[in-house]
Amino acid sequence: MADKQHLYLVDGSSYIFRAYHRLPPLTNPEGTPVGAVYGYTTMLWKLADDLDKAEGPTHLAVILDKSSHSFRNELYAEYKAHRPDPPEDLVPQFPLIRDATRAFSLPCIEEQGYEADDLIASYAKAATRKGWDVTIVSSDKDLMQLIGQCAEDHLDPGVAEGGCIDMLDTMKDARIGREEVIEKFGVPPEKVGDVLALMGDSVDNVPGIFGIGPKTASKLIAENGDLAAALDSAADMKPSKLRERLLEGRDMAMLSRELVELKSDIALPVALEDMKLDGIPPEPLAEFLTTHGFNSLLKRLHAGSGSPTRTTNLNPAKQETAGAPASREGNRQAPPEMPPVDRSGYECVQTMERLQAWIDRAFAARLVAVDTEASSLDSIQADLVGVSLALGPNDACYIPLGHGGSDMFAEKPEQVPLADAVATLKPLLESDAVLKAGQNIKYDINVLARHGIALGPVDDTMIISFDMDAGRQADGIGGGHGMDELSERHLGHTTLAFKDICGTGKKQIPFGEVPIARATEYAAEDADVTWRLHTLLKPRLALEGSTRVYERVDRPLIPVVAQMERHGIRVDRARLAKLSDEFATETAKLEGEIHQLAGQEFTIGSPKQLGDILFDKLGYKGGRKGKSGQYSTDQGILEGLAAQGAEIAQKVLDWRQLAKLKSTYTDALQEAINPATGRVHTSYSLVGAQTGRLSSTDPNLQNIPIRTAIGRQIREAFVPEEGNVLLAADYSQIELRLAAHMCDVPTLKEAFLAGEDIHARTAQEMFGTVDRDTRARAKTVNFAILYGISRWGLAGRLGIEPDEAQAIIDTYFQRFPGIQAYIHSTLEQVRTRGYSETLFGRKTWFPRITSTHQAERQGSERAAINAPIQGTSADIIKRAMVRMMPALDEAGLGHVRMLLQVHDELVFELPEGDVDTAGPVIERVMAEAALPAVELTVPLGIEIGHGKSWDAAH
DNA sequence: TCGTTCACG
DNA sequence: GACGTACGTGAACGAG
Repeated sequence: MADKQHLYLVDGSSYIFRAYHRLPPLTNPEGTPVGAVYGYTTMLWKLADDLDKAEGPTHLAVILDKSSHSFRNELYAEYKAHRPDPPEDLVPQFPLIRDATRAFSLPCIEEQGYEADDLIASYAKAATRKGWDVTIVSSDKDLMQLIGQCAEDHLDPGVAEGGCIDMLDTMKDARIGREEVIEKFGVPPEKVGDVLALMGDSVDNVPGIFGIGPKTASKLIAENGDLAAALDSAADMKPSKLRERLLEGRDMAMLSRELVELKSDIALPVALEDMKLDGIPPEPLAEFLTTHGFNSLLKRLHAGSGSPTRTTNLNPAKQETAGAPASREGNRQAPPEMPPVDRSGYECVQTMERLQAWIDRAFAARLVAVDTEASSLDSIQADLVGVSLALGPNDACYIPLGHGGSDMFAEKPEQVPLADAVATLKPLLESDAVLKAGQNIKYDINVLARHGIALGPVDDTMIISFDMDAGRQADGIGGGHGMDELSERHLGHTTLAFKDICGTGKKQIPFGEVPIARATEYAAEDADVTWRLHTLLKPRLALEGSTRVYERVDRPLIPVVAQMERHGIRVDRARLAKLSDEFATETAKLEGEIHQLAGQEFTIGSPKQLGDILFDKLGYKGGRKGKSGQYSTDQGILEGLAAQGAEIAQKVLDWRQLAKLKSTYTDALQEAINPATGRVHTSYSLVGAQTGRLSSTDPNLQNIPIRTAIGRQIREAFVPEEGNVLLAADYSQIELRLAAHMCDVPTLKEAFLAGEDIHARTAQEMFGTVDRDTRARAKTVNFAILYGISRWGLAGRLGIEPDEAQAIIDTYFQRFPGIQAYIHSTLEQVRTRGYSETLFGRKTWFPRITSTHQAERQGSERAAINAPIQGTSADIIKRAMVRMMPALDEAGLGHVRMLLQVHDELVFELPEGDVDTAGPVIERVMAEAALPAVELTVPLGIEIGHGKSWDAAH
């Protein structure tokens, strides 16, 4: 069981008023008053710093009032009507409260039409129903109604004991519980609303009953039980002033009761789980503190001690290097005081006693590097062969578990029995108190999942490297984040290569057949190197400004993606086989016809042979030789020939389409079906695309055909289990929407806000008229913008002259002001800093932007223009993925399975009957995925569909 | 191993 | 005057 969760809800609005009156009128370097902001900042600091304390928060959020108008004004126009305007030098501090909250990377929640109190009530109730404790940081007496224990009959399913709500007044440093409420009001918390209804509240202009103050009110409620009874009791009273007032004021009291009632069933704009407090990225905080001249806090932040930031639980002292700017070219650096890798000291663990000793040490260390060896690169069907652990440089072991066995005559090495080892390792590998560091740890998560181990919490050196250094090596072979490369680059150490241990090709042996002494050298080294890389790279995250994207986006995504891979998706083998047959028949027929037309047999699949036939032998015009000296025969060329009436060109196009579909999809997908699960399990790479997108391999399920009717048949073979459906949810035009927001283009934003067809609107703006042709041209131009435009590229796409294309580009920039400025500033930033950034702080490096080679440089420029947009889109869907299962769980839909991600689409499998409940949850999570970190000025549109196949779900 | 082609967003 | 022209991917295939 996880430790008890404790949610802190900070009533930000009420705090700021009190802070204002208590603190001196400080101003920041720009002269803006910031006294109240300073007070607020120190309070958040203190709260976040209590993370490790017994009563401290595990989750924290700030709740603010959105505006002064709420549903209570509908009930009573006078509500809060007589409030004086806030002091002049407090007004500019309100928005800074949000900045301060964001600087702490904490969620900041406000909702139109509701007051902070209602949101607090809703969150507090929801949390206690889950068994979480709640502390409301406020001193507002209205909130005292909420204090107490969650009643048993209100608990969420599966929760044994309800949570408890109390309040914390940080200014008086006082906890307010049930006793304190009784002391103050003379009644328990649940009766506070009744007392308030009688006495009224002059600050909020809640009327109450004239002439009844707190004393009388609490006495009446205490004696009669509740408000209704207290009002009724007037009838039996002796004639008195009080009796008259009660009888006359009855309606006002009832209205007041409604006004003070807190609304506790508001749909929660941010999921409770997203309030998790686990390490506050220091750099946004440092930036905020610097901006406002909060130097004493800044000093504390840099000193490391007493700061609320915790990137990891190791190496807290490495802060001296914080001032050194990161090297632009890369990060070759002398390894710190770590001894060179020495494989001779690794231990091969062969007994329970030794295994237990390592586990005990790992618990004490609280950080262990883990690596699993298995029988296959496919983690879904790989059998566990061994586990290695590292606790420090050269302090590593290998635990062989599945060695020997294929050769019946060879002696099997002594090993801890697999089941025993698994049972013994499980508590360590699952312990919240021990961080597991791995290189591509998603693989290990999946291998271990087959043995009932839910590995976590985890850190991944590959992803840490990616988040800091994506694109940084211009010669990025293999992405540049593989362990061998990282070891070479950061440790100056060459690791043993897998092929040196197991060989390659036909002579390759399974890892389980490697003698255990040799296996220990290889496997323990991997754990050792991983430990070293983690120690070196993790603290660098903060210095590079990448903690936030790692901690908030990519790291939490690891187990989510691992789970998706394990789910897999069912494909209908018979259907694919039938398609394969049809495609085979058709290609054979086309092949004969093509050979006939060519007058000879040749390999149609060879562009070289095809080019020679078309342009030399048959003499068609339009031949274009590339740098390889070979004719190009790509789609565009062949379509050109077909338009000239070349029958053979059309037939080659048809042949190519069918051959492609057969070899890449219908044949390959059947091969990819896992015999154990009957499903296809792709592997996602979190470091595959420089922009932060995922990529999919073995098989690639992100390029299944959809654009043509014939290709779409393949999607019909992706099916749910009996009784289930597939549900597909897409972000509609997300990149254009993001471009509209990021470039701040008024026309485009309006169009999206109004729900218009964006390409039609573009056509209207550009060409003054909308028809099929202008809309299609506008669509092309819109994409051209996203991809970094050139007159020649656009001319090629639109089939016009470069001059005309340039005219269109000029018009576009003129009609949509903001785009050009975005391009300019993005390139400027990339040229000076070396990297581009998404709205969520993901960096992509472009070392070639300064290349003297023009084509190379221009290529980088186009990529740099696109990266923030494509990358922000990737960040958004990743955030949605992280929040998806908790949100579905919350709605009692934990059995819904998220199967696939295709850049702007998520595919789910669920029982047919749950579509109506799951759809809105999925839609909401996706639509709100940018919040609270980024507030977009355009809505994120979601299109959702379901059906008995992936095709039918669109 | 490289270049070409083409499937996707 | 030559580059070679849209951003990001992965897989299959032919050719050397």
